[in-house]
Amino acid sequence: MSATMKSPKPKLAVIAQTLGVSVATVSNALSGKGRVSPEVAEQIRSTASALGYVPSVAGRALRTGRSGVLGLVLPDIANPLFPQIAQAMEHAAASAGYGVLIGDSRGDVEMQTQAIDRLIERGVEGLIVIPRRGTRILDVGCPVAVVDTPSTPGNTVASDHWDGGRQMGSYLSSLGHRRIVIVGGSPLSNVQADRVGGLKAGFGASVQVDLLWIEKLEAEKGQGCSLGLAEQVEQGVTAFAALSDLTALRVLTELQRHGINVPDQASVTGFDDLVWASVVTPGLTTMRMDMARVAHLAVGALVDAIATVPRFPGGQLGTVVAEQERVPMELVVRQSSGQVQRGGGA
Amino acid sequence: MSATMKSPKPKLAVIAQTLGVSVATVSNALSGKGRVSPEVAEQIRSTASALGYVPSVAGRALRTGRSGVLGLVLPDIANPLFPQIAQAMEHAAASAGYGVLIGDSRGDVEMQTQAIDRLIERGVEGLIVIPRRGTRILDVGCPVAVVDTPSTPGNTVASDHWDGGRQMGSYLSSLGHRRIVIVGGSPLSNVQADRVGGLKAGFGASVQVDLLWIEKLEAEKGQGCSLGLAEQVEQGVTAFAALSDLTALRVLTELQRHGINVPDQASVTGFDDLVWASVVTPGLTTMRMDMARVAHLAVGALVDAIATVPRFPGGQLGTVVAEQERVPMELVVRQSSGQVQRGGGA
DNA sequence: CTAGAACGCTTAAACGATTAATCATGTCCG
DNA sequence: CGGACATGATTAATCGTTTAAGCGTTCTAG
Repeated sequence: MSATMKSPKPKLAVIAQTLGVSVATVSNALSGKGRVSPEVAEQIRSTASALGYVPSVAGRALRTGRSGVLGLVLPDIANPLFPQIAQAMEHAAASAGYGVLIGDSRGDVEMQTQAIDRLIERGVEGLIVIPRRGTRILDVGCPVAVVDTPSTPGNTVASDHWDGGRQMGSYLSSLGHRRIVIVGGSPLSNVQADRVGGLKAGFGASVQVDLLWIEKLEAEKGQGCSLGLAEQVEQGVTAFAALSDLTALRVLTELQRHGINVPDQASVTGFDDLVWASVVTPGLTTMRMDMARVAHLAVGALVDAIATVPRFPGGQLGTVVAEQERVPMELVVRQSSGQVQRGGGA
Repeated sequence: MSATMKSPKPKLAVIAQTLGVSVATVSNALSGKGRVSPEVAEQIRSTASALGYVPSVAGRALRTGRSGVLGLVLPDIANPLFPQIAQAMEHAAASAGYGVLIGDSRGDVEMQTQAIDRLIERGVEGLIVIPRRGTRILDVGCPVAVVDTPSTPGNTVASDHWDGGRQMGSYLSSLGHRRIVIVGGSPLSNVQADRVGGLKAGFGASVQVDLLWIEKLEAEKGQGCSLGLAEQVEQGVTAFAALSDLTALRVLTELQRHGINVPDQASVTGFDDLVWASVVTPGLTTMRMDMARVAHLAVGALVDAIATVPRFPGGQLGTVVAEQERVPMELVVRQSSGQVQRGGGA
């Protein structure tokens, strides 16, 4: 105990002095780079850990020009999807030896630029950007991984929202549903647009499909207005495919509120498998993303780009490409969806 | 255009050379610390911005020993509350000139320690910790702000969960409810325990109150089991006070599923005002936290501590104290709560 | 037998900013 | 007129790490 408290912050020099070698040797031994005899290397390693040596990030960063930090910028941190993303990214980055600095653009395009600038100033080596609707990331001086949806130009890696939609569509179709309403927030979102496309493809030709955009409806009838779903059911609609779990929740509760039994009278499905999908009654059938994989690919692509970029000082800095661009989604069937019931049709 | 592209990465030396002064003067001028004539200072500042000078974080960090980064560690990033917290903290930190590095402990106590270590190694100057249930943060070598609930020992600042409970309790009581069930996840959570205490105090003596802990019930009857709320209503319960919005959602949907009208037959309330609280039907009455203020206080306390700590090299490093420990919560009344109806009692 | 390679380690120069100490000018006042 | 002083700028050391270059010594091969 008393032995360990004499040196407050062990640096390379302390280890070097303790063993009577030079700091360069210590550095080489710990990084395994230069030429150091196995015995000395072992000694250095053991005394380093004995002294509780922790390399100074600042010193290293200054010398190597590498901060070991990635930036994660999100359109809106308040997005319920964010926890999943952040957790997965942090984990993937940590595995690759990187830290994650967060940047919040609060849904504002201008603030997104500011947030990116702040991160750059902090010396991030790469950026993971979940772009604000339709935003295009220009060259910012460091590699950027864009995570949106495969159809977005410049996208690096993302869940395959289109195919997720297709899976959900064919699932609903296979349950016998022939009149389905797709409920979404805004058609401007690339992700939602892709999901719609996939859903329609999955439904097949025999399904009559309508679209309901909440943002548009609320613009007319006011925030939090009724979506008029009960009437839809009366008119023969048997399933509602929401484009997000948040929307699905709204649909589900509005239907229940009107005494419509889910799934007996109408099926409801969502996207994303957010936390509450499993706690509501009935449990929500939804599409789950493999965020861990998306994060792994995004971080991997970024790290690769970081490693190769220094070779081309004036080289093309921009959005990087991953080995795999689209990650499959997985259908999670719970109780909110079921076979279409007899006599439900018009 | 052509003039700005000759110097790839402007450092102090470049500015110094351009104006024929020393780097020290440039540094002094930009930081406003040393003695520099107003004219020269102005020149320096203008050419600095003209050249697009950005101070090297690494260089500064190495010299000053200050990284300008705070660490945010959470018990579980997947917690739906996280977006609010992260957003508020990032904003508060950015205002104070700090960046925020995230650390996820994935609900595991051991990983919490690892996450903290990683952040320390990255040179964070201070930590904001939302502790895992009952975890005690030992001295970690830098100031720590603990955000949990005022009753937690070592807590720095937090929403006043007890008083939030009290407000909600007296609100429900004022609506005429006399038989109320409190529904929570686990009594081990300090936050939930405080909310329970406050609720009971707010109800007053005339209310008959029961507690329902979901974790305990699920341990017996299995994950996602029914909470048996419909029977409670039959037996005369007129209100359910959930200890979080997630739980409230579960309660609300289970009641609706059983054909119970909310709020006519039973009122449901939650805590936290999460995103979905406003989109469900009926809209959820809940208590909103002032996360921006909590974050502001936490970051402020941390920054103060960072500024004063160097004075006491061996001084007391531990959880810091804020100027205000408890931040009031605000009652948000929506449609899920209402006057108790006649004939609802036993 | 000796030129050169291989080895193991040390020297020393960066990286970019901060800051104490120092130095060169004037200015002011006795 | 000369010494003290304030002012404005410079010099040089320093933070901790990495890494190219250098330098003896030993080993190998022609």
